[in-house]
Amino acid sequence: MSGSGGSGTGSEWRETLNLPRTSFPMRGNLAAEEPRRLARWQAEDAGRVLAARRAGQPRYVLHDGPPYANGDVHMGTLLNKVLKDIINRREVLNGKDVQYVPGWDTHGLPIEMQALKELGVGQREIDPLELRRTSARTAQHYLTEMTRQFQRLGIMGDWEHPYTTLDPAFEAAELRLFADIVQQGLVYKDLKAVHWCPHCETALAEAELEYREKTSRGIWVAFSVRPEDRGTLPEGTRAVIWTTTPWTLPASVAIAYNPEFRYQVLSTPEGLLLVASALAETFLADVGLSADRVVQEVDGHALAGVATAHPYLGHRVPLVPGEHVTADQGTGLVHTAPGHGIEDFDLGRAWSLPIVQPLDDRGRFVEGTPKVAGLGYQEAEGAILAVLQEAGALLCERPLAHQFPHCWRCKQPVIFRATSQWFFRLEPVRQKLLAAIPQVTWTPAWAQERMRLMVVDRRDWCLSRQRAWGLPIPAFTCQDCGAPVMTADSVRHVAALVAAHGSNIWWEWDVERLLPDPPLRCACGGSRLEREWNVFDVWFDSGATQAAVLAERSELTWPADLVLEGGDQFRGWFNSLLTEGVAWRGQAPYRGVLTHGWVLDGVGRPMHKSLGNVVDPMKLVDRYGADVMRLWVAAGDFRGDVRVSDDQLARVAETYRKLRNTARFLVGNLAAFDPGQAVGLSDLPPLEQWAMAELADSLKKMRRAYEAYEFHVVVQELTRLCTVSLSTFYLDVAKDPLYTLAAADPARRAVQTVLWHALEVLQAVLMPICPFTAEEIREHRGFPGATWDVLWPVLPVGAAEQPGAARVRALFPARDAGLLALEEARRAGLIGSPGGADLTIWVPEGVDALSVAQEADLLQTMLMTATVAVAQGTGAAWRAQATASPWPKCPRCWRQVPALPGAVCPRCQQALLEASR
RNA sequence: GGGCCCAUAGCUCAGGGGCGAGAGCGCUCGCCUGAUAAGCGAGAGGGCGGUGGUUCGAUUCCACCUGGGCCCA
Repeated sequence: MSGSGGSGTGSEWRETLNLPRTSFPMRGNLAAEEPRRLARWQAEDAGRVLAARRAGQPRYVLHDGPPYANGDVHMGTLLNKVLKDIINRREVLNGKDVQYVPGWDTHGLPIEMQALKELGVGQREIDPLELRRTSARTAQHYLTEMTRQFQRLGIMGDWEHPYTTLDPAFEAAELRLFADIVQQGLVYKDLKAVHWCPHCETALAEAELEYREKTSRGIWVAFSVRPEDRGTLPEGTRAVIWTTTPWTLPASVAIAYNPEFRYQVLSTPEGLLLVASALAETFLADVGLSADRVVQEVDGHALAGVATAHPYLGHRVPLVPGEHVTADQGTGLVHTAPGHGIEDFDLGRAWSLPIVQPLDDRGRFVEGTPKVAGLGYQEAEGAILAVLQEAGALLCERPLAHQFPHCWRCKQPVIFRATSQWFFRLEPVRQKLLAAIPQVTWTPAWAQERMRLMVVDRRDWCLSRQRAWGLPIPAFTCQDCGAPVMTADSVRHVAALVAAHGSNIWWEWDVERLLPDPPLRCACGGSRLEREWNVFDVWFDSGATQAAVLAERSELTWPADLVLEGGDQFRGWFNSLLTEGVAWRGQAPYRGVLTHGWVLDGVGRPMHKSLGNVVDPMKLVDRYGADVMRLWVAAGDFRGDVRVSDDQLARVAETYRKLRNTARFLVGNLAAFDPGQAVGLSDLPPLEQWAMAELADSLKKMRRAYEAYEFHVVVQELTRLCTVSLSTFYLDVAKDPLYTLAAADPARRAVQTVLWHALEVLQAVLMPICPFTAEEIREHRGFPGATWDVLWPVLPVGAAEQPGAARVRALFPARDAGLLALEEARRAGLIGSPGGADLTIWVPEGVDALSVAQEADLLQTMLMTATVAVAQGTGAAWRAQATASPWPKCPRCWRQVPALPGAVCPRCQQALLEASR
């Protein structure tokens, strides 16, 4: 930074000026400087210092939603954590005792898969305990990585003591919460059709599904109506079903029809076929048949009691009414396998149909399944089609591309499978959930309705997963009758053991040591119990944070003031927190919910590895600095989706530089200023009163924007203040008095008073968004004090209402006309800078020229010209003309004023005189 | 396919039933050289996604559509 000294022209008067002095560098060099500042904060233990200073103040708790500890920070995480930090720091400005405990989701499939990948083995080839240890290490590894990355972003929080779902204390608290829920009778075990991933060998929650394009075999199959169960249908009629999952046919036990539809018996080359009337035409076209006539048309209700025979297994397959049968596609007759579909399962329940479920965990047909035993469900399709063909039941096969659920981890298509699972019964708490929702402040407001809809149609929650990496559901099975055995007390007993020894004991210990005393007994009287091997859905872990973190930690509060996550969490964390919080304590564990959208690429696409458009936030931090990235976060309207692109970041970096340079100019011109030298509001000249009014107005807008979480409005307003009000106008005008007047001249002190308040505003408003830069400003001002311990600035009372402000505002039309005239003269080569121009301004008709003429000096200051003359003009517009000023230029202040050539102007003489005293 | 959300200049955003639709940045041209990898001035860029409707009048209200996003099926 040295060596720039000799570049000036070496004017002898330069030394007598009060030019800005500052060590504040123009360029931030953020990539190098921010880590240094960070290290200092850590060394000074800034967080603790701040907490100590705020002790006793109202507390503010933003409850951190746990990110998954299975990778590096991505743009979405950056957006989320920076928004949280901006809110926390804003509360610091409000004087609150802000407590932020970051957390991690450490259990679950993604981490387990990562661990398996690291070990290079499959799930079946490894001891669960070893897998658990590796998973824990994996989680710990990413947790450490992510902590470093979050800290680099300047996120403040208790990074020494984050919460993690694998912490035994957390696990124990979660189990105690679970015990309370068990005690309320909300937990049951039942057979249920669930999404099942045969590859990962586990049940999947809805949140773990991805809908992707898949090509399936669509087949039309004719089921012969049994003569003895044909109702009014003609002899020999066959009911036609359409399905895209031929492998479910071995489990077919019914055909659903819609009683509201009408159905036709068509006479075709394939014989008499029964389909819905509305779909008959498309059906014939699809399978390439023609019908010579409609033999019969019946009301859907008339199909009651009709039954068919399974095309190759031969068993009775009755027709049952189902409202879910639609007329969009197919035949209006839906083959039903309760073991393999959620709606099918429900229908099966309603009609007491058998639940046939011939697939094992890996998706293979079990021994004894006719024709397909031992085959994987996909490879079995060929065999099934062949058998159908042979039986003459296969009318047509045609591939169909459609959206189909896939496992979020292995990306394989999932199947539906009836399995025995643990459930959280929603019905008893649904009304309480719905009542709790309006008690929460939702931002944006539509979020409330979205949450309500989510709760209204939510089904019972499948809590169990057949995996190793998770918190065990501490249930036992009776060895005598096979019934599940679990009581609130038995859960609490395990909770106590887990608190002391960690959840690995579920795998390590003999079952006897896990059982409570007095011993647990099955309802059948049996006392021989074995443990089960289910772990909790990770969403249950995350919903337990309110109990295991908010309620357990003394520095936090239950409910939290705010939770803030992406919109995907309506079904995720917002939901699990609400459900468990309401079940546990009858109310929502948060007072407010704020949501943000997704980070998309420059053209609005989500970031996908396959698209190659994923950007690494930490690389951007290395390039632009954390404060620029934080400014990017703040500058976007996060209520919708936000985009990132190089162009955008270049714009943001530009904005950052403007803010930084404005701060630098202010700091430099306040080098020797003490607030004690400030000039009182009413003693300020008009321009300074105007500037104070601008500050007050701007500050009010920014405060409101902060309160509404509209940070992009804060950034816009702050930028507008710095560019439009300050840099372009006021600061430019202020240079003359700042540089050329005597240091203690009241007019100069008046300017500094404004600059001082402006800097207070800039520094404070910037702090939540760009904390590194705000801190840098403090350092270069030479301020002592605890890091971050800044409060929202307070301007002198009445700053917005001083009379000078209106006087200045009234002159802006004249200024605009003057600027145009100056530009014209400049283009004509008459002048260079405005200081070399004499300006005449003509006042429009209807405006009193005399009163404007009285402001000629003020106008001259505002336009920085040599002189301003005011005259009455004609027409409705302000007009002006600039000419080259004949006055000599003062060698010190460069103003062209009446003075002896070659000598400094009288004002400068006065300033020099005062300086020499 | 369903629910919810978004759509204003190249970028990020204001605005609001009617003065020729605004700001910052970027861009073009020019000035300054005592904020200098800075500062100042002036320009050129939008019929406010589309189509209907309500209204004397809509970018602003309503409906539908299109495109995009999230969540579900």
